[in-house]
Amino acid sequence: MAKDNKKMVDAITSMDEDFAKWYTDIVKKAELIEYTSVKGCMVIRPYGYAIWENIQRILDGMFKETGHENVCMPMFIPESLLQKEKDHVEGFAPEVAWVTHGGSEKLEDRLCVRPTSETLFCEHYANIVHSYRDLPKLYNQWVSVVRWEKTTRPFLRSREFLWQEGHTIHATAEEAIEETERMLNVYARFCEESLAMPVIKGRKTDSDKFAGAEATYAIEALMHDGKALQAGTSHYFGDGFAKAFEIMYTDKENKKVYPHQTSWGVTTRLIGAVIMTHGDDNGLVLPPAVAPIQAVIVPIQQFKEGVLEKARELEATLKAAGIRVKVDDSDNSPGWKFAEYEMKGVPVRIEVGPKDIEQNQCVIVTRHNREKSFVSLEGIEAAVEGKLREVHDGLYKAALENRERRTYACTSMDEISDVLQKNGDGFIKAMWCGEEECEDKVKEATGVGSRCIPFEQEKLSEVCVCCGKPAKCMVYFGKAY
RNA sequence: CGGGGCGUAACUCAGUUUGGUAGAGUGCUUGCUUUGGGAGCAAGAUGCCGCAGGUUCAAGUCCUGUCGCCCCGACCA
Repeated sequence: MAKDNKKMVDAITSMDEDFAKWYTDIVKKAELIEYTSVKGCMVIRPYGYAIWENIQRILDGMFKETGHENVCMPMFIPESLLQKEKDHVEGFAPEVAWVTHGGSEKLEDRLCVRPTSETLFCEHYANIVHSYRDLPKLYNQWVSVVRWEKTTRPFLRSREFLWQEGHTIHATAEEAIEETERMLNVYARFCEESLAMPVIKGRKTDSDKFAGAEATYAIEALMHDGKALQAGTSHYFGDGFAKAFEIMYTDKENKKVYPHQTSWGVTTRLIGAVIMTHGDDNGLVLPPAVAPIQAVIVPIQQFKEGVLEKARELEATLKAAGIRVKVDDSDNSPGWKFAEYEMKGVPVRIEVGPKDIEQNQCVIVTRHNREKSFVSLEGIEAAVEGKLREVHDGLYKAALENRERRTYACTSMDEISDVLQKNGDGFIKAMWCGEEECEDKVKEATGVGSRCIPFEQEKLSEVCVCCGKPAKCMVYFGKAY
């Protein structure tokens, strides 16, 4: 056993030794991605894409439940259109890719490959919104976008990435603000219920706002190594974009007024979040709700009569109960299969061998804690469902514990530095006066930047951690991915 | 974009200092034996040495450029 354990550790770099290398080992060895010859553009392989499809399916259902419709905008934005909102173009221009030629013809107005689609939605809304009766429009699209990033990492920062972007337009500011909050809550609920990942909901500081937004809200998660990851954002635009793009409607009093807008998105980065929240030294650990395979059946001595048949029978039973299940009947050894599916993060493994069949039972092993139990084949569906819940709950609990353990309340700059020095990275809770200067100073002196102003406020002290002037709010600081 | 490391078989890498027939382990294929934690033996297949130029009788090895990957910063979802 000890020897075999060592072998598996050899296959992946230990996360304590080198977290970054551990991460890239996982994405390659669990067959989530493959690099291509274009920097920052990766092949999302079937196993990785299946995770995304599950994320899409669940989220899309939540969007539809909250009244949203899917649309699809073009991939290209003419430069003149991108220019219309000043802050927006300033924020995105440095990282857009340009199409300058069509065939051999040079384009008069070059085209930007969308880095985000606010401008396209605005152009469209200007065309279709005329009356208060046309509002609201609750649109979403599932597409890929391109941002010419300088340094890239699979899922966490790639030049092309998959996402969904919701773009809504409302008659009143109140309605739009409500929408912004609603979708942030949808994201938080999804992360907790489907990804088993606790998140902090809050507002971004002004320096961290989306280009062109009046307010940006985000959910922040803490990864296993103590670094923060923004897992989703929701923006309130006010009527700024409407003014820039001349979107107006006639209200009930027959007055021409500007509507109010929002946008919100999550990306394939969520897959990176799942890897870094739940993974361990044996590989990926997937939350059952999004795992492409929820239970893998490994037949033992499968050449013996009745073993494969029993495995298939079990597969059919579980499939009928709606569980995503696979029998591995390849001629690899059982030990190989155990290690393989642990690497791939399959939440539940079921072993069936001659000894089990004699006793009408099987062995179930849960991935997150590798606990083994003997379970009767009678009513196996309920048992497996129970184990999947157990994995989900276990993952959520461990992730929450990790976050709590790595969250520190600090009341002075020195304390922040000391805590980070002593315990490594994590969330720092500290009071803030609201001045950008102090935000910058904290980052410069301690290395942690502001992550968000959480909705759940605490009063750690009366004064700003940096300048000592009266504090306005508590901020989460942290190193970010 | 700055600093550092690296591109040789599917993977991990040796060979580059000192130019001279392309290597190892793992994996892959076939057969037999195995099967409750990455099995054993035997036989076999696999290379634009990242790409483009240059130097040379001769380049994986030297020179120039370029593309990509990893790490640390700055920026971002």
